[in-house]
Amino acid sequence: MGRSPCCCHDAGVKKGPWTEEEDRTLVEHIQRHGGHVGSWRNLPKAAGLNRCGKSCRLRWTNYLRPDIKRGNFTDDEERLIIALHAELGNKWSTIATHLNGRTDNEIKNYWNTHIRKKLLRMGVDPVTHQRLPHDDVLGGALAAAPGLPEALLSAAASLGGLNSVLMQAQALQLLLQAVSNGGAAASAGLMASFSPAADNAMPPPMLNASSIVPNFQDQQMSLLAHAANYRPADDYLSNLASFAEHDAVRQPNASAPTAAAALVPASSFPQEVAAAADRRPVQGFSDLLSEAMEVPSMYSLEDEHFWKDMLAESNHLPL
DNA sequence: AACGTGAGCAACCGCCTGATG
DNA sequence: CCATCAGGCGGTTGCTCACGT
Repeated sequence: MGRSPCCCHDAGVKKGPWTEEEDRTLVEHIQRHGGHVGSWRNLPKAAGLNRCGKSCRLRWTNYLRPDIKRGNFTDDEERLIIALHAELGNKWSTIATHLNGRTDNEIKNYWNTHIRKKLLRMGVDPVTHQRLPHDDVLGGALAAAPGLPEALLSAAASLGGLNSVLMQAQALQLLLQAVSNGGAAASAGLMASFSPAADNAMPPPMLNASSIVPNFQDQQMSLLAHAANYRPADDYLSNLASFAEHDAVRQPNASAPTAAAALVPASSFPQEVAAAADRRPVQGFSDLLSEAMEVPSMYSLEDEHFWKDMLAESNHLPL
């Protein structure tokens, strides 16, 4: 015969948020016993609490323990969590042993609400810590971009044939431009959401592309000027998949820091580009993308500096 | 002012492992 | 050795609050 059943399944045991009085009762009880709990199962009865022992243990270890460190995580702590997670995975309790005063629950929550999203925005799989598959990079970036039309997300997904993150990002940028009222001139509304200043409605640019590739901004402007030749047909979105299939260009070695890095705020569109979009005739999607193919491969996860740079850069990102 | 939405986080759920009888 | 359970752990839920419309 084993032990008697746990109290957690007893009827009438209180659940939900702890009151101040319950907290005080638990703390005083543990302090009376010199900080030693003994059996969590017997604790509620001994302390006069109508709680499950498990619930008491959780409340103590995650909230009431005197050595718990409250407040925001520091940059050093964040870096340490990322590094430890890369090595240990979701071993939150093990990770917590490396951060003084932080609980596994707190670290887990911080990971899920902050770090995970930040890595996704950077095109890094938070599970494997590897670069996301190309299709997923946009997905990851866009997952953190609520409010985009479903059709646009589908359109982005259909660009999977473009085998470069940068190309996809460029293409998406142009799609946004094109979808929005049929020309770059009127694209400010959608594209503005890519601006870091737009109330965080969209993910901000991640790595500073301009610092990685000389004249990156010039290349962007050149591309946008080229894009100005394009005006979407009415059935643009519905035909997009076949467009992408027809125009798929493989660049197996092409890579980029992130999708978001290639995005340029609408506010930086030259007015002449916008005006040109309203004048020039429609051209094929392949023409639209041809110049994107010429943007050089810039950055690689295989590059030994990737993580160093990424972590350094992450410190400057808003959450 | 009222309502909707999303982020953050405390707490619960359920599984796993080692301990116990 | 086996059955059973307590404690520990990771995943998930749901509440609260802040913010936008």
